Amino acid sequence: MLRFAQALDTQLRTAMERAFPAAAAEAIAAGRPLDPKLAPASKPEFGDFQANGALALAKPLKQAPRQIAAALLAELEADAAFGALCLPPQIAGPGFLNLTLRPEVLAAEVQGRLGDPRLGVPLAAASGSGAAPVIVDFSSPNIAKEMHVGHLRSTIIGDALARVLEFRGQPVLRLNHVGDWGTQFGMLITHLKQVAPAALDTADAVDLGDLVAFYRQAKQRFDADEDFQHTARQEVVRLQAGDPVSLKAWGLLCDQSRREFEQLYERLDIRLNERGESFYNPYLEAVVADLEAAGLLVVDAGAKCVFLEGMQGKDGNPLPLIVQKSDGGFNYATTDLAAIRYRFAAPPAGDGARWVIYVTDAGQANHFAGVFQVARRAGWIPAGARLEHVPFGLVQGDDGKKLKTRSGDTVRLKDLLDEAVERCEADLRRRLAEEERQEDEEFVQQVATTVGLAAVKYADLSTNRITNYQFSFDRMLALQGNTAPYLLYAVVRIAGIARKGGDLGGGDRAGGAEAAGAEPQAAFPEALQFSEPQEWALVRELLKLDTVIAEVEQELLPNRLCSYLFELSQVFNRFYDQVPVLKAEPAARASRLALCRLTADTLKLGLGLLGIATLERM
RNA sequence: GGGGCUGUAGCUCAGCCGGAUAGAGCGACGGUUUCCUAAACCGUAGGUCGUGGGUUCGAGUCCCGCCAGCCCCGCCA
Repeated sequence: MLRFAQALDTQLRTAMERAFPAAAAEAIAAGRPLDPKLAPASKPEFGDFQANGALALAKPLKQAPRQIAAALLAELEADAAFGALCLPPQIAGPGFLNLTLRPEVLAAEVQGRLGDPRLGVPLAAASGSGAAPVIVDFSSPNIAKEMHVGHLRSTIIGDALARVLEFRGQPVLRLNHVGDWGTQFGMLITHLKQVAPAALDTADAVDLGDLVAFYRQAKQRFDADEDFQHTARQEVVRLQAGDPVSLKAWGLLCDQSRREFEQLYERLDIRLNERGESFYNPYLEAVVADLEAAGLLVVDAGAKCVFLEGMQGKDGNPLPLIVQKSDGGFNYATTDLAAIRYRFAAPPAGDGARWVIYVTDAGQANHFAGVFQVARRAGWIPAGARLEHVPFGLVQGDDGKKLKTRSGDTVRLKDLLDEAVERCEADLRRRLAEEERQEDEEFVQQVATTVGLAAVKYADLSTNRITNYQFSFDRMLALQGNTAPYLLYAVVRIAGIARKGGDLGGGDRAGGAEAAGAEPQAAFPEALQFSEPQEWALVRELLKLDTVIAEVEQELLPNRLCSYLFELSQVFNRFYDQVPVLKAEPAARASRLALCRLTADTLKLGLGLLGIATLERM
């Protein structure tokens, strides 16, 4: 639909210039050319697009909006290119111009997508391996802690955004900025020296669960005991200065956590390059030196700070960003600054990125605003580069508060995934028993795992990321409504048609786009023919894919893709319910099979971009 | 005190560049199965878009005030 929208926009602009040359010239001179305000039709009965520009022109032109719309309409009807694309437009309401694409144009577009592994989605302008990379910084758990539900959103949203950008052909660098440096390590190492020294020089001397417990104890001591606090801070300074004993202990702790993280990433099918805070340690001094040279640094109460413009702390004092603590240690702001500096720096001294995206919780909005401001003032952000924080809200329990276990602990990510899969398995077994279906154990496990993980991911991705979202197994695993099982079921229904003899053209393309070398065309007629309203509704929904992907990329909102896939599934289920495919007359059957094929491909592609796998049967 | 986010149906949430009568899903109520997986489909009821102003031909959407909730604000990340 993007192509059509662009063509129509151009045609409408031309029509406006022809109909109202004086006003158009004046508008161009003023730097604000007349805008036809082309938008998708707000309701299906209005056609495919609507142009709202006539209403805005009424006042300057001192004419009735419908009269203006009529003048535009006359110009459009004189335009052969427009006539080839659209049926005669309608003037409606106060002065809307409703545009409907010609059926044969829509059918040809569907035809084209059947042979297109990208399903009509173009590559981005800045695509290809030569282009400067886009960095997506996401997940970022802390070493010596387990991943919990708080990491879920960053991990899943970041992965989905990375997948969309990659599909558009952008070179993406997925970075896991793990918390492997800083005060927490001072605390932990200091505590371990006293209670479990073996953990500091022998691999796997204690298991991760114990480590987490030690971490908790260390944190308690740090908060309560001033002497401990002091010792821990000294330990951090030693580590950051490269003390070999500290470094070895640190390395062992990291390895242990890393193995745990990797299991979860594998389970969630997430690819990520670890580049933790420690990576930037060698650049911290240079950050401070740069800031000093730029004249931004101020020493306040012994700490080196940059005072932020337009932000103030309590009591109305200017708000500082501390880059070097009074004890000489660096903190997370320094590390984040070093990361930005490195990421935008030209290779080989840096990543040479043109766009850096941080997927972290909304609570860090102030922090990033401050860090970004300092980075800009330091001159580290090249002209035209994008640097943005992609915030998301909290995961809450049914009570509207931060999600906790019954005993009040944070929910471990592993436990959460296990429970989702277990619930799916129980539900599936109950269903099999009810329907007296016989399936082997492998089938049950495969379906339960796929549906369970899909449900968790989809529930998270399907709400607008900025709002807090209420976590509920019951809702996400519900088989009806805007849930993963509903979408997966639509794919399964199409697979069922194929099993029962419907030729969907070539092998299964599901795995995605790569496998599409196989020539699918054979099964489908030269010109697709549709007659039923359910068919046209499906055609129109299918053709929206490119528009939706462009929107997700622009707004960085995966929920837009979820809404689309849900609507597509609804439209398909209506079609499936009301229009026979296999039992249709040969001509209609072939065209309907083509719709089924494109629907399956679209759903699989879209779900794939969300990091969700599909099934043939469930 | 300063800043950020949120407030839309009983519940959970969408709502794009300001456009026509504010949309889904769940739940409630009522229907549909000799037919491609009913994990589906169809229908009914349900709204002062927190609130008061403003801008506009037109405001859930933009601006200002207020109310409520959550989050952040000097050496944790």
